[in-house]
Amino acid sequence: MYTIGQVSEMFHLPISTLRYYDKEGFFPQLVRNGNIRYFSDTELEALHVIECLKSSGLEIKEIKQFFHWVMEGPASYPDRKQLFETRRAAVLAEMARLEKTLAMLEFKCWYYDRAIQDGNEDSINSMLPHNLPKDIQALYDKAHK
Amino acid sequence: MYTIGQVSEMFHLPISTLRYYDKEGFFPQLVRNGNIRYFSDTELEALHVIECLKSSGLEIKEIKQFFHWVMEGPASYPDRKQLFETRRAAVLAEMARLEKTLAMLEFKCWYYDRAIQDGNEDSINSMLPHNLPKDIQALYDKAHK
DNA sequence: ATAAAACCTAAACTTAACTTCAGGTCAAGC
DNA sequence: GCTTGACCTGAAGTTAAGTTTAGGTTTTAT
Repeated sequence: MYTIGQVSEMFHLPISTLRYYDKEGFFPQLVRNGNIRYFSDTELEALHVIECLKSSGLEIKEIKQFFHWVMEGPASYPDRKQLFETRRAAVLAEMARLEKTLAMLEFKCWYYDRAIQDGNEDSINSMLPHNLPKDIQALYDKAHK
Repeated sequence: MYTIGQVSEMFHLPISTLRYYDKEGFFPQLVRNGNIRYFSDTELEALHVIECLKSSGLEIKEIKQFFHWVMEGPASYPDRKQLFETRRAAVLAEMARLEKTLAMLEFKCWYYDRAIQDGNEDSINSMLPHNLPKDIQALYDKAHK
């Protein structure tokens, strides 16, 4: 059993956040002595799941739904599995998006490396296939011609 | 030259967002006829950079700094390069974080797959090295013994 | 000529996920 | 016996990144 201050240190989360999660109903099993909260394995495991789902981009109100399902017992296993499948797909999509962003950032690093060497951007731009923005314009023009 | 409505369609961004970016000073070169905005290559390229930096997790006010540097000319090339390097590192870190999240999500998919087959979680939990939350507790306990 | 469509501004509003505040209880150490 | 530290509550405040509203002008189509 751990107090809120101990859990706060363990998870590097502010105490106020833990209280907020509690108020949102994320620790349905939480035990109190007087009105002091005591966190057990169940709550620590819940925190892992919260962190995981949050990190997958899920909103808090939908995480709430998960804990609602947990309270419903085995009947909700398929719903819970579906949720994790959906989050898995979302994370894969986000990673694909970040790959593209990374490519652009690396291009920009290279670009400014050259610009620093040359003292200007003109020599780079003239040797570049200068149609990066034109791609998108071409698509637009085509659709509206 | 494109109107705000055309750019909105091209980038799938609401018109209100484009006006907001303009108000924030992201289109220092933007030309107006009367008070109607006309977007040229310069602004489309700026939008690409905004999208890229935003997608890298940068806040709008720091993107503003970038455009400030652009207006300062070649003297700020090193600053700009540094910004892109920093964003690159941030994106790599975020991707590493998502890898971990993905692993957890895949574990949970497997877990509920088994739970659905078994009709309960008990048989899974008993065969599991049930020390996932204990890892973190052990660290805490060690530091505070 | 008139109505609809596309543009404009300034200012108020929205939303999520917390965080801060004001005020209070309670056990432990000096 | 008192003060410090760790806990509590409910309510109000914060922040970012837009979005919506209200009211107005200009251009385009019928």
